[in-house]
Amino acid sequence: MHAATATDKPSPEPEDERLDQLFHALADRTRRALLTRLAQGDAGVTALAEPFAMSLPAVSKHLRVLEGAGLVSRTVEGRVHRCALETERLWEAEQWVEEQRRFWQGSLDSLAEYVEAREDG
Amino acid sequence: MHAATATDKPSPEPEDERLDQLFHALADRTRRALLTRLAQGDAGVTALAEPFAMSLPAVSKHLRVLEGAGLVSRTVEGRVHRCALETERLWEAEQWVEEQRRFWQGSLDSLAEYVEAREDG
DNA sequence: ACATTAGTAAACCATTTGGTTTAATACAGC
DNA sequence: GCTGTATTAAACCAAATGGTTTACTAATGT
Repeated sequence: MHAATATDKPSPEPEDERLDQLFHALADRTRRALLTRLAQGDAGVTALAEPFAMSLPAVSKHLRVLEGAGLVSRTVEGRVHRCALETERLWEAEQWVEEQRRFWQGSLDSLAEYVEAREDG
Repeated sequence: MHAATATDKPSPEPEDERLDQLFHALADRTRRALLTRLAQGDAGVTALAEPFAMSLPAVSKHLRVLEGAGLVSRTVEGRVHRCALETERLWEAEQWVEEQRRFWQGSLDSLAEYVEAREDG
């Protein structure tokens, strides 16, 4: 029974991986705050860490998570690592959510149509 | 010591808390798949668990996470827990991302204006 | 009444997370 | 070449995560 279908899960689905990373990166207030801060302009790690009540290495780690998710890029200029917001990926998150919403809405519409049709006939 | 003032925890910022939960809930492919499945219609826990290669309690836990994030609601009908998608919260995620994007874009525009102004004067 | 079905609760486990502190590395300024 | 500054690396830790299994509760069907 249940002959190995495509959903048996042979492929790690790189899109899933990316979304996992993306949403995980966004699921921390410190990281979100870092993004908000970066939206006001590029900055080095120390400058970014300044407003937070936590050690520099901690912020450094958060930045690496954001980098891993593709939300932040880094350019080493001398001894300062200039971090910059990378919006492409933020778009991806938005797209996923919007897609879901549309899908959901679509289902509702279909249901409405279905109900309407039944009520008609 | 350290008299426990109300401001000891500056402000738990309930919005941050909600966003933490929300994005965390979305940061797992199983949970995202559950949402996608629910977008096609309400379902009980067992039905929802069926396509996944994991135990029922595991899926049950995932559903509780989604519920905690406000993305899924549950109505107990006899012995089946009918789960339903809750879109309000999905909206919240989308709003946050969009706001960020706008902010970022706004900063870019401001920078452009600033540069322009300086070049003018 | 009894077995079945739907689902949770509880105990457990490995891994990841988010933080720490204490080095280590690399560049800049004197 | 030294000193200080910017940042990562490494080792460590407590708590959370994602999963398991093995009960347990509660509704359904016969």
